[in-house]
Amino acid sequence: MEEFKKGPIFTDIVLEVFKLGGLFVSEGDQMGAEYGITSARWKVLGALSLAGEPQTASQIARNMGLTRQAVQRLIDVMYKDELLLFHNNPEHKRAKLISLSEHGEVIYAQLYNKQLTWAVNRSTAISEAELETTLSVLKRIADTIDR
Amino acid sequence: MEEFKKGPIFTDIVLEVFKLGGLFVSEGDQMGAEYGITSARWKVLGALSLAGEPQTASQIARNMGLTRQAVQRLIDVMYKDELLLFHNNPEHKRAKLISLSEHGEVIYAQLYNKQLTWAVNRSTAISEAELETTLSVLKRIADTIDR
DNA sequence: TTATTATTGTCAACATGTTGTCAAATTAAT
DNA sequence: ATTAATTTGACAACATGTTGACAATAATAA
Repeated sequence: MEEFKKGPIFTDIVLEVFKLGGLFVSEGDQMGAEYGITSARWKVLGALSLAGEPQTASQIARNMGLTRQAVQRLIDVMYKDELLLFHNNPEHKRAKLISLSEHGEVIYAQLYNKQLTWAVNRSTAISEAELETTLSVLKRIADTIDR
Repeated sequence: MEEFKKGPIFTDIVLEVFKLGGLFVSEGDQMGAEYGITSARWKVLGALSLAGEPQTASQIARNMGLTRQAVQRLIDVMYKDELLLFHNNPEHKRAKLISLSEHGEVIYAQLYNKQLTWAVNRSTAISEAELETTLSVLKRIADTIDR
């Protein structure tokens, strides 16, 4: 009955997500600049840290919602920058396992703290309940789309 | 006191916004494909339609939260595709005014309907109140960042 | 076991976004 | 009115994402 009212709100959320995405990338780039890290590379560090064990490029890509080609390119430059380590994968001859180097671990830890402070500051004007609702809604939307 | 609990939720929202942004771009590309329109070009059509009167590239960029260079490139290809019209700007010798062509208007109207149906379908599992809260929170976050 | 299917790395082409730089045009200050 | 600052378009270099195609590897079916 009232379904037609939700469409336009949903549309506005889509536009806001686009705009916020750009802003977050920009903020992340600024926060990472002092460590020579961009938002994209930060995400790779985060994916590896979260996983807790070495991952293949394809696994990282799936967890991040990106293509393996995009992730592979990031990994190659991050390896050159000595943020990552490569390991032979006994399960697969070609698919190397990737982990954080010590340098990568240190940088990620510093970024994590910096980001947490940033996140707390950004959320002062918003209640915890509102944040929970927002996160829940965004996740449900992503689930209905999923590819 | 409880501020520290909000940081991690906020962080998760950031990650979810990144993932959703990618999914929305992909969905938009699919919806626009039959009209030869990508998500990026769609946004330009939307900005012009919303404005209601001819805009300069810089104005469109500001409304979309992008750089004028990014928008300019989109405009150039969209002009070649006859989606847009250029007009002399009595206020500025170099900054041409841009509007939708008839073809652009027609395509945008068709996309609008298609997108509305899509939005309604995507939001069936979510209450109107939740959508309102989400939109409000995202907007407030964007406001605290704004550049 | 063998044939088929799916996953992976790699390479290439392209789309879309950024920053930086420059000169022209406009606006604001003095 | 002249000067200084801002805005704009244009061009270039680069970062980050996509899709498509190919061969090598691994997993599944027959």
